[in-house]
This record gives sequence, structure tokens and C-alpha cells, in this order.
Amino acid sequence: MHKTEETLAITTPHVEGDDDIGEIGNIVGFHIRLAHGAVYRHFTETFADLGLTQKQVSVLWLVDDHPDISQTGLAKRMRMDRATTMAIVNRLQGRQFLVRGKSKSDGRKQTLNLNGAGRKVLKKAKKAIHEHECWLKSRFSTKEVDQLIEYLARIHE
Amino acid sequence: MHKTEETLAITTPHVEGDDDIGEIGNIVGFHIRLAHGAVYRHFTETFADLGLTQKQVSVLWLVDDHPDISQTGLAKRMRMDRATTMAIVNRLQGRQFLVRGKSKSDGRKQTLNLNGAGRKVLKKAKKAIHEHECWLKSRFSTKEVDQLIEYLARIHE
DNA sequence: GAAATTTGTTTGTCTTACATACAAAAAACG
DNA sequence: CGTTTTTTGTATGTAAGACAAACAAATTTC
Repeated sequence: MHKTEETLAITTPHVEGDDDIGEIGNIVGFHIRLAHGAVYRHFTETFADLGLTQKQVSVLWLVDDHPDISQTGLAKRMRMDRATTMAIVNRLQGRQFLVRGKSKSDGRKQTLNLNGAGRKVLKKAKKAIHEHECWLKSRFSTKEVDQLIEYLARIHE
Repeated sequence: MHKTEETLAITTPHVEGDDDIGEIGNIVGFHIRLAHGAVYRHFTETFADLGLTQKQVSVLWLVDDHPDISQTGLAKRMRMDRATTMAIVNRLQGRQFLVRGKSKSDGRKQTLNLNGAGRKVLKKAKKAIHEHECWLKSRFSTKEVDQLIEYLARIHE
């Protein structure tokens, strides 16, 4: 859909179609933000009963995939700074989903690992993620999904 | 480590090193979040001297495009709830960028409009946005940009 | 060995998201 | 017409996340 200057209602007092966003609709960043918001909202609904956020699930997942990962290792992969990573790890540790240990090779580093409860909740989370992904992917063909991922990777890599 | 490969297609080549994010790399939502984060970060850098956030610029832009728009009209277009919209409008009003008025047609509604300072800062912001968009679009061809926008619109519309 | 860097930590600020509750205005309805 | 419901703006509180600045301990670099 090309929404150039075709829809130009100046003030739409009682009009039902509220998708007229004007020239800002040509800004890629604006669409990324809207898409991210929509995904975030659906994610939050899907995870309402598990009480986990996107960040928290991502961290659990990455820690599970990378046993003994350090906080900075995690931070680099998630593109977060140390303080933000601390906050999230603290929260997950507080909920008894992961444990901090001491690295033998480097005294500065912590090792992060899931415990039983963490693995259990991650298993549930992955099922919810699958459901969430199906909702997201339902509007794309397999090829389009691949292309979308490739486009997005160009942005964040 | 439980790898649930039954539902996940491997679409991302695995690279060893800090970019190796494991099977989570096949999750569209994860890439959207990373891409959004990257865009957000570059946006913040670009707008450091103007001191405006993405939301604030979007609101200024939309108010300029839709004079006398109401807060709920704004909220619908930005996919925000009323309380969040309030906070942002309050902040922009506090910085003397926009003014609230009273709607003549509906006593419940406020009318939002930019004032001189708001239009001035929006003009600067649009220049910065252009720079920011160039950074973002630099990794895509014109056709790819159109396609990316179309993909993203499928998600948020 | 001294200096610089890395890593984790704490503290504080800012922005956004959302839930809830309330009041005023308008719309819907009998 | 009056009553009820809905809409709109508002205030309040909670939570998450991003980030900056400062600090200490361990490591690396020189």
C-alpha cells in the first residue's frame, strides 16, 4: 500500500479511519516503531499469565543457549549496557529463574545459568513464543519471513 | 539444553563470536526488537542536541499535520493510550512547543496545535529526521525500502 | 610495578506503558 | 424529557527499560 499524499484529510473530526498519519507515513523509522509497538503489545498479552517481558524471555533464552555466559557477554548479544543488564538479571535472579556464579578463568566475571525453575519457565515461554510468532508470521509467506528477517538484520547488525 | 527444533526453521546462518545468538535468531519478534533498539539508539544520538525523543517528534509532526487534533485522535494514530498521550503532551506543553485549546464542537475535547517554538523545533527535527533516515535507508535500495515499509505496515495496521 | 582497561555494581534520572479512578461533556436510550 | 452509558481528559501510582556517572576489584597492557 502506497500511502503518499493520496489521503490528505486535514482534520478528521469524527472519521472512523484513523490510519491517516500524513507524510510521516513515509518515514521508515516511524513504521519500525509502530511495528515494534504492535509486536510488544501482542507479546505482553500472550505472556500475561507467565509475567515475563520480551527482555526477560530473551535473556533466559540466551543464558540457556550459552551456559556460563557473563553479563557483558549477554549485554553485547542483546545490545544493552551493563546497568540495564544488571537490572534484568537481578529481576530474574529475584524470581529464582537463574543463578550467578563465579568464573574460574576470570575473577571479574560472573557466570549466568538457569536453574530448574528457570528452565521450566523457559519451556513454557517458548511455547508462548511459538504462538506469538505464528500470530506475527501469519501475514507473511515463508519467503517473506526470510526476507523480513534479513532486512531487519541489516539494521541491527 | 532443550532445543525445540520441531517448530523452528533454521534460517539464520550461525556465526561464531559475539553475534552468535543461537536459535533465538530465527524469531521475527527478536529481530524487530533489535532493529528497533538500533534505530532508537541512532535516533537518540542524532537528536541529542535537540533533546527530543522519537515519541515527541512524532507527536509534534502529527499535530502539525492535523491542526486542532484531539488527544484521543493523536492517541489512536500513535497507538498509545490516553494516559501515555497525556504525559507526552504535558511534556511538550511544558517546553512551550504546543498549546491546548478548547474544541468548539465538543466540550470534552481539547484541540492541540503547535506554537511558534513548536514549529521551529519541528523544522529542525525534520532535518535531523532526514539525516537519521538516510543512515537507516543507506543499507537498502529504493525498492527494498518500499518493501520493508510495506512489511512493517502489515504488522502494525 | 604502574597505568589503563574490563567487569560488575550502585545510584539516580528520564521516558514510556498501563491500570485505575474520577469529573465533565456528549451520546444513546427508554 | 430525564436517565444511563460512553467518551474524553485528568490525576495517581506502578513497573520496565535506557542511560549516565561513579566506584571497587580483577585483569591486561605497558
